[in-house]
Amino acid sequence: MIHEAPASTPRTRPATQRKRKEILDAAIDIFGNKGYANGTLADIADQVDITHAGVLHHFGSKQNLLLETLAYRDESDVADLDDQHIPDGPELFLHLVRTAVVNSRRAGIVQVYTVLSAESVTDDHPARPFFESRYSTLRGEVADAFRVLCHQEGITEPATINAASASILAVMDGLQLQWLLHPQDIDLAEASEFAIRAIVNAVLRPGPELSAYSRG
Amino acid sequence: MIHEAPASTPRTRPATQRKRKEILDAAIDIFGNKGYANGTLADIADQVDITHAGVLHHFGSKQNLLLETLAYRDESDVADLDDQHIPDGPELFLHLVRTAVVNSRRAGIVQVYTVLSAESVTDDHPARPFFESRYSTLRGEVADAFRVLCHQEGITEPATINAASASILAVMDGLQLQWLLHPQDIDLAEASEFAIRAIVNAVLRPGPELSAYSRG
DNA sequence: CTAAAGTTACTTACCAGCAAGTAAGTTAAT
DNA sequence: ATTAACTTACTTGCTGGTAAGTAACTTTAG
Repeated sequence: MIHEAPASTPRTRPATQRKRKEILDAAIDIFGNKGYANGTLADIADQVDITHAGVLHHFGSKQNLLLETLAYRDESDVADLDDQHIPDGPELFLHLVRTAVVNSRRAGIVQVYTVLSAESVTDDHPARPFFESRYSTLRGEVADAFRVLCHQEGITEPATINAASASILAVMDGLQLQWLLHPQDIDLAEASEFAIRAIVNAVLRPGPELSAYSRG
Repeated sequence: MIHEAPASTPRTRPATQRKRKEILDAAIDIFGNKGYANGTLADIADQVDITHAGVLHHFGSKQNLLLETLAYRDESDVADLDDQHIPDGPELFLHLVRTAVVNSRRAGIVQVYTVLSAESVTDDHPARPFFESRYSTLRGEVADAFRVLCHQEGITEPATINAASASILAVMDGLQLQWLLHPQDIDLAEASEFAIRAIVNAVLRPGPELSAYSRG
């Protein structure tokens, strides 16, 4: 077995890397605004003043471009983070609220995820594995945060942790969709904070069942 | 002005109405499984054993078929309901939970809404007005239910009602997406009930802020 | 009641446009 | 001199929509 030469391939031409990023940014824009199925390589190519064949030269296929686009977005998100990893414990919940605040200033990014994650459930969609693993990972991280929090508050871990973890990601996604449809009516940051707080508190102190409100 | 003869147009041929419904059912299936942009008239036509031109004969255009498909789904939902209208007051929250239970048995329907609602935020999507008005209406109904509930519980309406209304719809949508991606891992009914309960209780009794958990 | 006339529900055939991908050539940097 | 970064030109396959025809059914006239 041979060591893979790490920097051997002179693919690292500075202008090339720059162009690739340009294309990836354009892809985020187009896939966000038109979807993967409906956005075209020519749309993307136009934005960076090359032809669609030029895009294919860099990324090989449309499908591969999509995958690299998703990976690219993720790594720039991580890069934004101070210390390379998402906070754990109760800090995570505050981090999620901050994320919502940040997101309300970048509709483009929000739209790619909203459109592509939903599109990914369609037949044989190339982005499906990406979103499957993304949600699995995120749910795991949120669940861990809940466990830490319960321990900290001296509460035995309730059975609701899994439902709550999924629910937190769910509200965030669902609010984003409504916000994209009605930017005026929905305050993404405020609503996200309210909902996350509601769910976190419900894990720690369940409160009455819904049926309690229906009979006097 | 002449009275429009109500039964004059013999468009109401029984077999025709049946065929139209067949096509609409097929459209739900195809748009759900492939999206609007990616699903084709030929796909739909195949399922009802006619040609794509036959589908166009009935619906005029692909776009119009989409719109009629969405309307068709809505009216069959209303028809399912005993008394033609969605319950108001606190009963609404229980109704939403029941909806989640029912939905967990019909992935097809869930998938159309999930895929199309997200796709609708893309440029000039024909279904956008449909989903805009749908969410506006639903948020209004949920907000009304909250007002009735607050009055019933003797609480002055808190400022969180709007955020809560959007959040309830949001969790339901978001959970559906995760459930479509991981049917094994997500219990749609259970998680929906948990989240709705959490949000309803948070409106009535806010509980501590998130930051309270981060400093001992 | 029947036959003609008209309408509906399609089919077949076609088109124009687009989209992804390929192949071969051209320019420019290393 | 190579190799990368493209462009131009083309192919292939699909897609929505149209046009024209046909068979079956419905309505109307006599």
